[in-house]
Amino acid sequence: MYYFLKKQDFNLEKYDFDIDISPRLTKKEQEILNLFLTYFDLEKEYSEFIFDFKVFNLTIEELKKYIYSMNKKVISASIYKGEKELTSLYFSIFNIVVFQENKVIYKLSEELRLAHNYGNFFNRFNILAILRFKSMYSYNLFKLFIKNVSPKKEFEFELNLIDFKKVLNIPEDKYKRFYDFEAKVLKPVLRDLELVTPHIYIEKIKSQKGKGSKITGIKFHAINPFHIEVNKDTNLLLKEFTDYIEDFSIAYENVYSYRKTHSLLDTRNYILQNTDSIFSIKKK
DNA sequence: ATCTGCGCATTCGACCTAGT
DNA sequence: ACTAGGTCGAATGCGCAGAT
Repeated sequence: MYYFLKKQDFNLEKYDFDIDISPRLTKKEQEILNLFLTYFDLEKEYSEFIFDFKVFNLTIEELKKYIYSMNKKVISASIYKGEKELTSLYFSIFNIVVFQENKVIYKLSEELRLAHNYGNFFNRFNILAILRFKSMYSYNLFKLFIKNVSPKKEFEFELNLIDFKKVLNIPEDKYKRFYDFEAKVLKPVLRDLELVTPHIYIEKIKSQKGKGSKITGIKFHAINPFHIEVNKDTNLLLKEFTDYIEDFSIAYENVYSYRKTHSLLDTRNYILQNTDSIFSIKKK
């Protein structure tokens, strides 16, 4: 199985998996790891950066101390099929770190460098991004995203708060107030996910309209850049034809779906020729 | 039609606690 | 002792519904 993870196309849909680093990195260690990942050159066996303690706000002794403590921490991963654990593996972050004059030369462990090759386990679940996550819960939501979402399409899905907690592996009785949940869980998680899945935004689902009503769920939207362009054009056209529009949501939907497969100019011509059917014309 | 009380959301900051 | 995660109190504001 291990060689299978390294070499073949890993099918995310078929397997379940867990990844963890233990003990958890401290905030400072996380910052330093991000530094190493930023300078990490996927193409080369060794990466390097010039150490400037002014820029990093860190002495070389401190850096060494943190690397030492990070080296005692282990990344573990398990692959499951259903309930059955097929493989578990343990590896560390660095293969070697060299301090030489003002340079830091380093080689990340084989498994992290494998993320460069398309299709293998480490690449498919984007281990380099996961290592940058600040919130411990981000990984769980990320897993849900990569298992359910095609990167080509825009998508949305809804989770009620109870299910959402289940996904994140948070006991139901934690974070009873929504604001606490939002501030301590939701916002940090979304900040992390922005690193890997651009253009995510959320909508709060309420039991009724208005401010004084309970939030029951979260709706996730992730949009690809194509959608942003289509959305922009759609709004532009709606503005131009605003006098003819009776129901904006229907108009938006019609224009949007046409613009998805046609150019802005074509869409405009289409509206000019089919104004009646696209918008319900205001009757006098 | 306007007033009033209630429930919940939204805040901020302070406190508590378990693990290094 | 320090950190990060988790909890809580109190102030404030909004919308709804029932009372006036």
